[in-house]
Amino acid sequence: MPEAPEVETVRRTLERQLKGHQITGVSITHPKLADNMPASEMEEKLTGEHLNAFHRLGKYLILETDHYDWVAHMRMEGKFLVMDELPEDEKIRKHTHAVFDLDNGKKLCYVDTRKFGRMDLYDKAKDFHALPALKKTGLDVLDQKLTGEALYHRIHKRNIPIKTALLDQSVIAGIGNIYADEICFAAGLDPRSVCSHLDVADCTRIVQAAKEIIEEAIKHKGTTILTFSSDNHPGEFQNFLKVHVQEGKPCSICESTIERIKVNNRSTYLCPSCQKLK
DNA sequence: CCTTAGACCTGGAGGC
DNA sequence: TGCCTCCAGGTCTAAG
Repeated sequence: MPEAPEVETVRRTLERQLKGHQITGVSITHPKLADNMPASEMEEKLTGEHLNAFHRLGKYLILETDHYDWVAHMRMEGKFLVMDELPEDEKIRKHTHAVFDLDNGKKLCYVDTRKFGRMDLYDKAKDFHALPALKKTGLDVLDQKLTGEALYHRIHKRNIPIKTALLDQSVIAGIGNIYADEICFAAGLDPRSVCSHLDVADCTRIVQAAKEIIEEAIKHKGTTILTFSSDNHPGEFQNFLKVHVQEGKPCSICESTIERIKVNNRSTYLCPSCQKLK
């Protein structure tokens, strides 16, 4: 589910709800959730920690506590919910895999239907890119150091589709299947265009489109197609999608019918006339 | 270097 | 209702 705009929306929500609060108790009930240590060790280490700062790098959420960098990836379905009481709804309760008691009596619940999400706990690092879970993570899509030149440098020798490169978190961090389609459309490029055929101008258009689209999506609190929500509020950017999940609808620019294809086995939407294959 | 299939998981939607 | 297949905002691995 969450790409950069959704993770950023969650980050802002949690910062507002939790900043400065102390974790007074932890219960992790899905052992695999704790990725880099036994769940019991993560429970012990997080107990007593204060939630001091809330960061995001790509699709990773990084909660900075007194002694640790607590890294979470929600993958497809993970959600953080701040609740007064444990979830009453049986469906939510069933998929609640961790509960963090807070000093104000509230509970931070991690809910994840598909159990894909993971959490890592590390001693504090000066640079988040140095954390093992984030070692392979490239520049965040909103990082000022990400320029057209920088993207060109990273991909110009590669013979993979541009959409595949955009989904590669070591190339740019934070773009997923929804925004990759929207970025290719905005840049006027067929998502199957081969990276080595693109020039600096193409890369500059891609980076510019990426930053604009991601920032706009953040303003609309992310995109909800199936299940994304932050604090039980869905996003609204699905109302502004130009190609993703728009199969059969007319292109907003040329009225051609939006098509759905597969790129690297993932559903991909494009306007066959506005987006040129290079 | 690149592609593909399969794993990891669960549930919703649609066909019959 | 039920059963079956396909699909899903992600990422990792093995194999060719």
